[in-house]
Amino acid sequence: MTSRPADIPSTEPISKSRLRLWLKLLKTSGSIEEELRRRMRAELGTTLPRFDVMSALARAPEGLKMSEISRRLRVSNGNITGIVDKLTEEGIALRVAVPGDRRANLVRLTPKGQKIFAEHAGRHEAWIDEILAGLNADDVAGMMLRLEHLSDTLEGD
Amino acid sequence: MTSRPADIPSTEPISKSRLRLWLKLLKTSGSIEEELRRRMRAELGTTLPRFDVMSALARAPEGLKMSEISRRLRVSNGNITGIVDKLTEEGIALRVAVPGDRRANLVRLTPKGQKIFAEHAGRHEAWIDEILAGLNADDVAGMMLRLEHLSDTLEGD
DNA sequence: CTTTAATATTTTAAGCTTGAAGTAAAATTG
DNA sequence: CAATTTTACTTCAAGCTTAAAATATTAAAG
Repeated sequence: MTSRPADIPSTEPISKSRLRLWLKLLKTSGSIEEELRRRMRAELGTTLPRFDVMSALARAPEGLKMSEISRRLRVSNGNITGIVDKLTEEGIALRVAVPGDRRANLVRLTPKGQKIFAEHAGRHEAWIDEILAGLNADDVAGMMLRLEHLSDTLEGD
Repeated sequence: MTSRPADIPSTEPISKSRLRLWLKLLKTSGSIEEELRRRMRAELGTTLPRFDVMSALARAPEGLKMSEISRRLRVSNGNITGIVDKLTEEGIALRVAVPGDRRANLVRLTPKGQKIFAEHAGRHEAWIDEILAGLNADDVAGMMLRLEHLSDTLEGD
């Protein structure tokens, strides 16, 4: 594994290589995300953050506390408040009181929300399959191994 | 390259593998970005978008048109207007008229902006080096190859 | 108990982001 | 050369995002 584009000197310091890797990672990830965001809006009339919240709720039929949603999605608390407010107004989610703790709420998908999410999730998976169609099973496995290694080196991830 | 975590069946359809890969890519990239954003704010009192614009300008001493900045950074036109407004107010960037085309402006870093960017860029590279310290030269090269392959399969990127 | 600390969430202010609509200037067409 | 289209940019409305401050409640300490 010593091949490299002709314009990158082998004597490049490792810090430059790491920087180059990060910029590539950011660009690649951003391209895919941009395409997903575009389709979410155009074809489903929703946004990635909403989809992410619904996705988290769909995996927890018993409901999730607000703080648990923000922890899982790695976004701030206040952020989730606004998104759940909207989903609630639309009858997609609802807040259920937690017996014995009047501070907290459990957020759940309504039946309507479950139905909508199932549709959206199917479309989402099909889009990813389409966008990543150029990667075969070996490509996917190889990339996944690299990412797991990288992710392991990011402490506390 | 057939190893895989024990909880993922080898019979998983490729679409599921691709979805899993995307989620991993998104999470990894997001973790790094989050850490960078945090340090930008805490240690430099700036933001990633501002840094990105300054970075684009730093590479083009002769200046860039607004539309060229937004094209390179893959963000909307209106977005760049606001960021360049701020940089201009702060004396970091300036708009220069384009002779013969009164619609367009060339945006440049001021000497002050160049100085600030040089400092920020040094810190930024050091942070990446630190965050990715767990990857040696071979890791970086291998990951880069995978990313280039992936990026090649995303048409028009 | 009652003061203090921790937890759960919401509100707020500031800034980023987009897509669409608006303005102005330049290029093209007939 | 007048009408139309394209290009460059800004403004706008709506929504996402964060960190910090504010509320409310529960738990812990003395």
